[in-house]
Amino acid sequence: MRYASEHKAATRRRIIEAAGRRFKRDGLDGSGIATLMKDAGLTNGAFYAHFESKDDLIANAVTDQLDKLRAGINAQVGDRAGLDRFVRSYLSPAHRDNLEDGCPSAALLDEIGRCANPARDAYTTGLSAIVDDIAALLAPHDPASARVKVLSVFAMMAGTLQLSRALSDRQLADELLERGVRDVLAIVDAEH
Amino acid sequence: MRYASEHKAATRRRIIEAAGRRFKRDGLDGSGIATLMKDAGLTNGAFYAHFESKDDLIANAVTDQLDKLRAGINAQVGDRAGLDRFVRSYLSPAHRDNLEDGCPSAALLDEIGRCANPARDAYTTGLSAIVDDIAALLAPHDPASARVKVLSVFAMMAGTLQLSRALSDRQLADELLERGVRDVLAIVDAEH
DNA sequence: TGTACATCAGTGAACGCGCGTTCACTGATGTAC
DNA sequence: TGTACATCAGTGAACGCGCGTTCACTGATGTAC
Repeated sequence: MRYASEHKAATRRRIIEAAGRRFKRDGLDGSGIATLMKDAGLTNGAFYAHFESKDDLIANAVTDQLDKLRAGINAQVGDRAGLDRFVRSYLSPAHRDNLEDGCPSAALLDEIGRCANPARDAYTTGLSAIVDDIAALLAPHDPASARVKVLSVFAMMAGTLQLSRALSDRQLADELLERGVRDVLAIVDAEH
Repeated sequence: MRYASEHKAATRRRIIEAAGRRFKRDGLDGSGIATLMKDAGLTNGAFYAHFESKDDLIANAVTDQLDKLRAGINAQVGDRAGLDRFVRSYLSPAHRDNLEDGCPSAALLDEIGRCANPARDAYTTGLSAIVDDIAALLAPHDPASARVKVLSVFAMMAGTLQLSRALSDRQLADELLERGVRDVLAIVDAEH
Protein backbone atom coordinates (compact mmCIF):
# COMPACT_ATOMS: atom_id res chain seq x y z
CA MET A 1 0.00 0.00 0.00
CA ARG A 2 1.57 3.23 -1.05
CA TYR A 3 0.03 6.14 0.77
CA ALA A 4 -0.07 9.91 0.66
CA SER A 5 2.94 11.59 2.19
CA GLU A 6 1.15 12.60 5.40
CA HIS A 7 -0.25 9.12 5.94
CA LYS A 8 2.64 7.65 7.94
CA ALA A 9 2.98 10.74 10.10
CA ALA A 10 -0.74 10.56 10.88
CA THR A 11 -0.43 6.90 11.86
CA ARG A 12 2.50 7.73 14.11
CA ARG A 13 0.44 10.41 15.84
CA ARG A 14 -2.41 7.95 16.27
CA ILE A 15 -0.08 5.45 17.97
CA ILE A 16 1.36 8.12 20.26
CA GLU A 17 -2.04 9.43 21.27
CA ALA A 18 -3.54 6.01 21.91
CA ALA A 19 -0.41 5.01 23.84
CA GLY A 20 -0.71 8.08 26.07
CA ARG A 21 -4.19 7.00 27.10
CA ARG A 22 -3.25 3.35 27.56
CA PHE A 23 -0.12 4.17 29.57
CA LYS A 24 -2.11 6.36 31.94
CA ARG A 25 -4.70 3.63 32.38
CA ASP A 26 -2.49 0.52 32.77
CA GLY A 27 0.95 1.97 33.48
CA LEU A 28 4.10 1.88 31.35
CA ASP A 29 5.08 -1.66 32.38
CA GLY A 30 1.45 -2.75 32.17
CA SER A 31 0.99 -1.80 28.51
CA GLY A 32 2.40 -4.21 25.91
CA ILE A 33 3.31 -3.39 22.32
CA ALA A 34 0.58 -5.64 20.90
CA THR A 35 -2.09 -3.88 22.98
CA LEU A 36 -0.74 -0.43 22.16
CA MET A 37 -0.83 -1.17 18.44
CA LYS A 38 -4.28 -2.73 18.64
CA ASP A 39 -5.48 0.47 20.33
CA ALA A 40 -4.23 2.33 17.26
CA GLY A 41 -5.95 -0.14 14.91
CA LEU A 42 -2.73 -1.83 13.79
CA THR A 43 -0.80 -5.05 14.42
CA ASN A 44 2.36 -5.39 16.49
CA GLY A 45 4.69 -5.82 13.51
CA ALA A 46 4.23 -2.25 12.32
CA PHE A 47 5.50 -0.80 15.58
CA TYR A 48 9.18 -0.71 14.62
CA ALA A 49 8.47 1.14 11.41
CA HIS A 50 7.47 4.06 13.65
CA PHE A 51 9.62 3.82 16.78
CA GLU A 52 13.07 2.58 17.71
CA SER A 53 11.85 0.86 20.85
CA LYS A 54 9.16 0.94 23.50
CA ASP A 55 11.28 3.46 25.41
CA ASP A 56 11.26 5.67 22.33
CA LEU A 57 7.44 5.55 22.24
CA ILE A 58 7.29 6.30 25.97
CA ALA A 59 9.40 9.42 25.52
CA ASN A 60 7.21 10.56 22.60
CA ALA A 61 3.99 9.80 24.47
CA VAL A 62 5.19 11.72 27.54
CA THR A 63 6.02 14.73 25.38
CA ASP A 64 2.65 14.55 23.63
CA GLN A 65 0.74 14.20 26.87
CA LEU A 66 2.44 17.22 28.40
CA ASP A 67 1.90 19.24 25.20
CA LYS A 68 -1.81 18.47 25.40
CA LEU A 69 -1.91 19.33 29.11
CA ARG A 70 -0.16 22.60 28.38
CA ALA A 71 -2.65 23.49 25.65
CA GLY A 72 -5.53 22.67 27.95
CA ILE A 73 -4.11 24.79 30.75
CA ASN A 74 -3.40 27.75 28.51
CA ALA A 75 -6.94 27.60 27.13
CA GLN A 76 -8.41 27.63 30.62
CA VAL A 77 -5.97 29.66 32.65
CA GLY A 78 -5.89 33.22 31.33
CA ASP A 79 -5.91 34.92 34.71
CA ARG A 80 -5.93 34.20 38.43
CA ALA A 81 -9.61 33.15 38.37
CA GLY A 82 -8.81 30.72 35.58
CA LEU A 83 -6.03 29.21 37.69
CA ASP A 84 -8.52 28.78 40.48
CA ARG A 85 -10.88 26.89 38.17
CA PHE A 86 -8.01 24.74 36.91
CA VAL A 87 -7.00 23.70 40.42
CA ARG A 88 -10.61 22.79 41.22
CA SER A 89 -11.04 20.74 38.08
CA TYR A 90 -7.67 19.04 38.55
CA LEU A 91 -8.49 18.05 42.13
CA SER A 92 -11.98 16.79 41.28
CA PRO A 93 -13.52 13.33 41.60
CA ALA A 94 -14.17 13.47 37.84
CA HIS A 95 -10.45 13.81 37.11
CA ARG A 96 -9.53 11.20 39.70
CA ASP A 97 -11.91 8.66 38.17
CA ASN A 98 -10.81 9.31 34.58
CA LEU A 99 -7.29 8.01 34.22
CA GLU A 100 -7.23 7.94 30.44
CA ASP A 101 -8.07 11.59 29.87
CA GLY A 102 -6.25 12.83 32.92
CA CYS A 103 -2.88 14.31 33.82
CA PRO A 104 0.10 12.13 32.88
CA SER A 105 2.00 13.22 35.97
CA ALA A 106 -0.62 11.97 38.37
CA ALA A 107 -0.90 8.67 36.51
CA LEU A 108 2.76 7.95 35.80
CA LEU A 109 5.05 10.06 37.95
CA ASP A 110 6.77 7.31 39.90
CA GLU A 111 7.14 5.09 36.84
CA ILE A 112 8.69 7.99 34.93
CA GLY A 113 11.11 8.44 37.82
CA ARG A 114 12.29 4.87 37.20
CA CYS A 115 12.71 5.39 33.43
CA ALA A 116 15.97 5.92 31.57
CA ASN A 117 17.09 9.38 30.51
CA PRO A 118 15.12 9.90 27.29
CA ALA A 119 11.75 9.63 29.04
CA ARG A 120 12.87 11.68 32.04
CA ASP A 121 14.30 14.35 29.74
CA ALA A 122 11.03 14.44 27.79
CA TYR A 123 9.13 14.80 31.04
CA THR A 124 11.42 17.54 32.34
CA THR A 125 11.22 19.53 29.11
CA GLY A 126 7.46 19.17 28.78
CA LEU A 127 6.71 20.09 32.35
CA SER A 128 9.10 23.04 32.27
CA ALA A 129 7.12 24.55 29.40
CA ILE A 130 3.91 24.35 31.43
CA VAL A 131 5.58 25.76 34.52
CA ASP A 132 7.06 28.65 32.55
CA ASP A 133 3.64 29.55 31.18
CA ILE A 134 2.01 29.65 34.60
CA ALA A 135 4.94 31.47 36.20
CA ALA A 136 4.68 34.18 33.55
CA LEU A 137 0.99 34.52 34.30
CA LEU A 138 1.38 34.68 38.09
CA ALA A 139 4.45 36.91 38.22
CA PRO A 140 4.78 38.79 34.93
CA HIS A 141 7.63 40.98 36.25
CA ASP A 142 9.65 38.16 37.82
CA PRO A 143 8.68 34.82 36.28
CA ALA A 144 12.06 33.22 37.05
CA SER A 145 11.53 33.31 40.81
CA ALA A 146 7.98 31.99 40.45
CA ARG A 147 9.03 28.90 38.50
CA VAL A 148 10.05 26.77 41.45
CA LYS A 149 6.96 27.77 43.38
CA VAL A 150 4.75 26.72 40.45
CA LEU A 151 6.67 23.46 40.22
CA SER A 152 6.09 22.85 43.92
CA VAL A 153 2.38 23.57 43.59
CA PHE A 154 2.15 21.23 40.63
CA ALA A 155 3.88 18.43 42.56
CA MET A 156 1.42 18.87 45.38
CA MET A 157 -1.55 18.68 43.03
CA ALA A 158 -0.23 15.52 41.36
CA GLY A 159 0.50 13.90 44.74
CA THR A 160 -2.95 14.75 46.05
CA LEU A 161 -4.70 13.27 43.00
CA GLN A 162 -2.55 10.13 43.21
CA LEU A 163 -3.28 9.62 46.87
CA SER A 164 -6.98 10.15 46.25
CA ARG A 165 -6.76 7.38 43.64
CA ALA A 166 -4.87 5.01 45.91
CA LEU A 167 -7.24 5.26 48.88
CA SER A 168 -9.92 2.59 48.88
CA ASP A 169 -12.07 4.69 51.22
CA ARG A 170 -14.04 6.79 48.74
CA GLN A 171 -15.30 9.31 51.25
CA LEU A 172 -11.83 9.97 52.62
CA ALA A 173 -10.56 10.30 49.05
CA ASP A 174 -13.23 12.93 48.33
CA GLU A 175 -12.43 14.86 51.50
CA LEU A 176 -8.76 14.82 50.55
CA LEU A 177 -9.51 16.45 47.20
CA GLU A 178 -11.55 19.21 48.82
CA ARG A 179 -8.85 19.84 51.37
CA GLY A 180 -6.23 19.76 48.62
CA VAL A 181 -7.97 22.59 46.76
CA ARG A 182 -7.85 24.79 49.88
CA ASP A 183 -4.22 23.98 50.66
CA VAL A 184 -3.00 24.41 47.10
CA LEU A 185 -4.76 27.74 46.66
CA ALA A 186 -3.38 28.90 50.01
CA ILE A 187 0.14 28.27 48.73
CA VAL A 188 -0.57 29.99 45.43
CA ASP A 189 -1.72 33.09 47.32
CA ALA A 190 0.95 33.01 50.02
CA GLU A 191 3.48 35.84 49.99
CA HIS A 192 6.40 33.81 51.25
CA MET B 1 14.39 -29.96 56.86
CA ARG B 2 12.22 -29.64 59.93
CA TYR B 3 12.74 -26.32 61.65
CA ALA B 4 11.94 -24.58 64.91
CA SER B 5 8.41 -23.24 65.12
CA GLU B 6 9.40 -19.59 64.51
CA HIS B 7 11.52 -20.47 61.50
CA LYS B 8 8.83 -20.24 58.84
CA ALA B 9 7.44 -17.00 60.26
CA ALA B 10 10.94 -15.53 60.21
CA THR B 11 11.41 -16.54 56.58
CA ARG B 12 8.07 -14.98 55.68
CA ARG B 13 9.15 -11.72 57.34
CA ARG B 14 12.44 -11.85 55.44
CA ILE B 15 10.59 -12.19 52.13
CA ILE B 16 8.20 -9.33 52.97
CA GLU B 17 11.01 -7.01 54.03
CA ALA B 18 13.20 -7.75 51.02
CA ALA B 19 10.17 -7.37 48.73
CA GLY B 20 9.39 -3.95 50.18
CA ARG B 21 12.85 -2.74 49.23
CA ARG B 22 12.78 -4.34 45.78
CA PHE B 23 9.31 -3.02 44.99
CA LYS B 24 10.34 0.51 45.88
CA ARG B 25 13.43 0.20 43.72
CA ASP B 26 12.03 -1.49 40.61
CA GLY B 27 8.28 -1.05 40.97
CA LEU B 28 5.58 -3.67 41.54
CA ASP B 29 5.38 -4.73 37.89
CA GLY B 30 9.15 -4.53 37.59
CA SER B 31 9.86 -7.05 40.37
CA GLY B 32 9.48 -10.74 39.49
CA ILE B 33 8.91 -13.62 41.93
CA ALA B 34 12.28 -15.21 41.17
CA THR B 35 14.10 -11.95 41.93
CA LEU B 36 12.08 -11.32 45.08
CA MET B 37 12.87 -14.80 46.41
CA LYS B 38 16.53 -14.52 45.47
CA ASP B 39 16.66 -11.26 47.46
CA ALA B 40 15.44 -13.26 50.46
CA GLY B 41 18.03 -15.99 49.83
CA LEU B 42 15.51 -18.54 48.53
CA THR B 43 14.37 -20.03 45.23
CA ASN B 44 11.15 -19.26 43.42
CA GLY B 45 9.43 -22.54 44.29
CA ALA B 46 9.14 -21.72 47.98
CA PHE B 47 7.12 -18.59 47.31
CA TYR B 48 3.69 -20.25 47.36
CA ALA B 49 4.37 -21.89 50.71
CA HIS B 50 4.28 -18.35 52.14
CA PHE B 51 1.84 -16.37 50.00
CA GLU B 52 -1.29 -17.04 47.98
CA SER B 53 -0.13 -14.92 45.07
CA LYS B 54 2.05 -11.98 44.13
CA ASP B 55 -0.88 -9.68 44.96
CA ASP B 56 -0.96 -11.21 48.43
CA LEU B 57 2.72 -10.41 48.91
CA ILE B 58 2.18 -6.87 47.62
CA ALA B 59 -0.56 -6.26 50.19
CA ASN B 60 1.67 -7.63 52.97
CA ALA B 61 4.68 -5.63 51.82
CA VAL B 62 2.63 -2.42 51.66
CA THR B 63 1.39 -2.99 55.21
CA ASP B 64 4.92 -3.73 56.45
CA GLN B 65 6.38 -0.70 54.72
CA LEU B 66 3.78 1.62 56.23
CA ASP B 67 4.27 0.05 59.68
CA LYS B 68 7.98 0.76 59.43
CA LEU B 69 7.33 4.31 58.23
CA ARG B 70 4.95 4.83 61.13
CA ALA B 71 7.49 3.57 63.64
CA GLY B 72 10.15 5.84 62.16
CA ILE B 73 7.86 8.85 62.28
CA ASN B 74 6.77 8.21 65.85
CA ALA B 75 10.38 7.84 66.93
CA GLN B 76 11.30 11.16 65.33
CA VAL B 77 8.17 13.26 65.65
CA GLY B 78 7.41 13.83 69.33
CA ASP B 79 6.52 17.49 69.01
CA ARG B 80 6.21 20.30 66.49
CA ALA B 81 10.00 20.63 66.14
CA GLY B 82 10.21 16.92 65.41
CA LEU B 83 7.62 17.29 62.66
CA ASP B 84 9.74 20.06 61.21
CA ARG B 85 12.79 17.78 61.14
CA PHE B 86 10.75 14.99 59.59
CA VAL B 87 9.54 17.20 56.74
CA ARG B 88 13.11 18.32 56.05
CA SER B 89 14.47 14.78 56.03
CA TYR B 90 11.58 13.54 53.87
CA LEU B 91 12.12 16.28 51.31
CA SER B 92 15.90 15.85 51.17
CA PRO B 93 18.21 14.82 48.30
CA ALA B 94 19.30 11.87 50.47
CA HIS B 95 15.76 10.50 50.64
CA ARG B 96 15.17 11.22 46.95
CA ASP B 97 18.29 9.29 45.95
CA ASN B 98 17.59 6.30 48.20
CA LEU B 99 14.57 4.51 46.80
CA GLU B 100 15.06 1.27 48.72
CA ASP B 101 15.05 2.75 52.20
CA GLY B 102 12.55 5.48 51.41
CA CYS B 103 8.85 6.11 51.69
CA PRO B 104 6.66 3.53 49.92
CA SER B 105 4.13 6.19 48.96
CA ALA B 106 6.62 8.25 47.05
CA ALA B 107 7.97 5.17 45.27
CA LEU B 108 4.74 3.32 44.51
CA LEU B 109 1.73 5.58 44.84
CA ASP B 110 0.50 5.48 41.27
CA GLU B 111 1.10 1.75 40.95
CA ILE B 112 -0.83 1.13 44.18
CA GLY B 113 -3.66 3.20 42.72
CA ARG B 114 -3.83 0.67 39.86
CA CYS B 115 -3.84 -2.36 42.19
CA ALA B 116 -6.84 -4.48 43.15
CA ASN B 117 -8.61 -4.00 46.46
CA PRO B 118 -6.39 -5.98 48.87
CA ALA B 119 -3.35 -3.79 48.19
CA ARG B 120 -5.37 -0.56 48.20
CA ASP B 121 -7.06 -1.57 51.44
CA ALA B 122 -3.68 -2.35 52.99
CA TYR B 123 -2.41 1.02 51.88
CA THR B 124 -5.46 2.87 53.18
CA THR B 125 -5.31 1.16 56.56
CA GLY B 126 -1.56 1.63 56.97
CA LEU B 127 -1.58 5.28 55.98
CA SER B 128 -4.60 6.03 58.18
CA ALA B 129 -2.67 4.83 61.22
CA ILE B 130 0.16 7.23 60.43
CA VAL B 131 -2.22 10.08 59.78
CA ASP B 132 -4.07 9.46 63.04
CA ASP B 133 -0.82 9.59 65.00
CA ILE B 134 0.22 12.91 63.51
CA ALA B 135 -3.25 14.41 63.81
CA ALA B 136 -3.30 13.53 67.51
CA LEU B 137 0.05 15.25 67.91
CA LEU B 138 -0.90 18.42 66.02
CA ALA B 139 -4.41 18.85 67.39
CA PRO B 140 -4.72 16.90 70.66
CA HIS B 141 -8.17 18.35 71.41
CA ASP B 142 -9.64 17.81 67.94
CA PRO B 143 -7.65 15.17 66.05
CA ALA B 144 -10.61 14.19 63.84
CA SER B 145 -10.66 17.52 62.05
CA ALA B 146 -6.90 17.48 61.59
CA ARG B 147 -6.85 14.08 59.88
CA VAL B 148 -7.71 15.31 56.38
CA LYS B 149 -5.27 18.17 56.66
CA VAL B 150 -2.50 15.74 57.60
CA LEU B 151 -3.49 13.52 54.70
CA SER B 152 -3.31 16.49 52.34
CA VAL B 153 0.12 17.47 53.65
CA PHE B 154 1.33 13.91 53.25
CA ALA B 155 0.10 13.77 49.64
CA MET B 156 1.97 16.96 48.90
CA MET B 157 5.18 15.63 50.38
CA ALA B 158 4.94 12.38 48.41
CA GLY B 159 4.17 14.26 45.17
CA THR B 160 7.09 16.62 45.70
CA LEU B 161 9.55 13.79 46.29
CA GLN B 162 8.24 11.92 43.24
CA LEU B 163 8.55 14.94 41.00
CA SER B 164 12.05 15.58 42.29
CA ARG B 165 12.91 12.01 41.28
CA ALA B 166 11.35 12.31 37.84
CA LEU B 167 13.14 15.53 36.85
CA SER B 168 16.37 14.91 34.97
CA ASP B 169 17.58 18.43 35.83
CA ARG B 170 19.29 17.82 39.16
CA GLN B 171 19.53 21.46 40.15
CA LEU B 172 15.84 22.06 39.51
CA ALA B 173 15.04 18.91 41.46
CA ASP B 174 17.05 20.22 44.42
CA GLU B 175 15.37 23.63 44.29
CA LEU B 176 11.99 21.89 44.23
CA LEU B 177 12.79 20.04 47.45
CA GLU B 178 13.82 23.24 49.22
CA ARG B 179 10.73 25.02 48.04
CA GLY B 180 8.61 22.03 49.04
CA VAL B 181 9.85 22.24 52.63
CA ARG B 182 8.75 25.89 52.84
CA ASP B 183 5.37 25.27 51.24
CA VAL B 184 4.58 22.16 53.28
CA LEU B 185 5.50 23.82 56.57
CA ALA B 186 3.42 26.86 55.60
CA ILE B 187 0.38 24.61 55.24
CA VAL B 188 1.10 22.83 58.51
CA ASP B 189 1.17 26.19 60.29
CA ALA B 190 -1.75 27.77 58.44
CA GLU B 191 -4.87 28.49 60.48
CA HIS B 192 -7.36 27.86 57.71
C1' DT C 1 -4.93 6.63 -21.86
C1' DG C 2 -3.25 2.15 -20.49
C1' DT C 3 0.09 -0.90 -18.50
C1' DA C 4 4.26 -2.47 -15.86
C1' DC C 5 6.78 -1.57 -12.09
C1' DA C 6 8.82 0.33 -7.72
C1' DT C 7 7.56 1.79 -3.30
C1' DC C 8 6.74 1.04 1.45
C1' DA C 9 3.05 0.95 5.34
C1' DG C 10 1.37 -2.69 7.35
C1' DT C 11 0.80 -8.01 8.30
C1' DG C 12 1.44 -11.96 11.03
C1' DA C 13 4.39 -15.62 12.42
C1' DA C 14 8.35 -16.42 14.89
C1' DC C 15 12.52 -15.45 18.15
C1' DG C 16 14.33 -16.02 23.01
C1' DC C 17 13.10 -14.63 27.43
C1' DG C 18 11.05 -13.87 31.91
C1' DC C 19 6.61 -13.84 33.90
C1' DG C 20 3.33 -16.04 37.75
C1' DT C 21 2.31 -20.43 39.16
C1' DT C 22 2.49 -25.66 39.99
C1' DC C 23 4.39 -29.83 41.60
C1' DA C 24 7.18 -34.05 42.45
C1' DC C 25 10.86 -34.40 45.15
C1' DT C 26 14.72 -33.68 48.94
C1' DG C 27 16.68 -34.03 53.27
C1' DA C 28 17.49 -32.14 58.02
C1' DT C 29 15.30 -32.40 62.26
C1' DG C 30 11.91 -33.35 66.16
C1' DT C 31 9.34 -37.23 67.93
C1' DA C 32 8.03 -42.03 69.12
C1' DC C 33 9.49 -46.30 70.63
C1' DT D 1 20.50 -43.94 74.64
C1' DG D 2 19.78 -45.39 69.90
C1' DT D 3 17.06 -46.01 65.84
C1' DA D 4 13.08 -45.55 62.54
C1' DC D 5 9.93 -42.56 60.95
C1' DA D 6 6.88 -38.48 59.99
C1' DT D 7 7.12 -33.74 59.05
C1' DC D 8 7.44 -29.91 56.07
C1' DA D 9 10.46 -25.76 54.49
C1' DG D 10 12.68 -25.40 50.61
C1' DT D 11 14.43 -27.02 45.71
C1' DG D 12 14.41 -26.78 40.88
C1' DA D 13 12.27 -28.11 36.66
C1' DA D 14 8.34 -27.37 34.14
C1' DC D 15 3.63 -25.20 32.67
C1' DG D 16 1.38 -21.81 29.39
C1' DC D 17 1.59 -17.10 28.44
C1' DG D 18 2.73 -12.47 27.02
C1' DC D 19 6.71 -9.70 26.65
C1' DG D 20 9.86 -6.71 23.26
C1' DT D 21 11.72 -7.38 18.98
C1' DT D 22 12.71 -9.23 14.09
C1' DC D 23 11.69 -10.35 9.48
C1' DA D 24 9.95 -12.35 5.10
C1' DC D 25 6.10 -11.15 2.89
C1' DT D 26 1.70 -8.56 0.98
C1' DG D 27 -0.71 -5.58 -1.84
C1' DA D 28 -2.62 -0.86 -2.87
C1' DT D 29 -1.07 3.11 -4.97
C1' DG D 30 1.90 6.76 -7.33
C1' DT D 31 5.07 7.00 -11.17
C1' DA D 32 7.34 5.98 -15.65
C1' DC D 33 6.78 4.82 -20.24
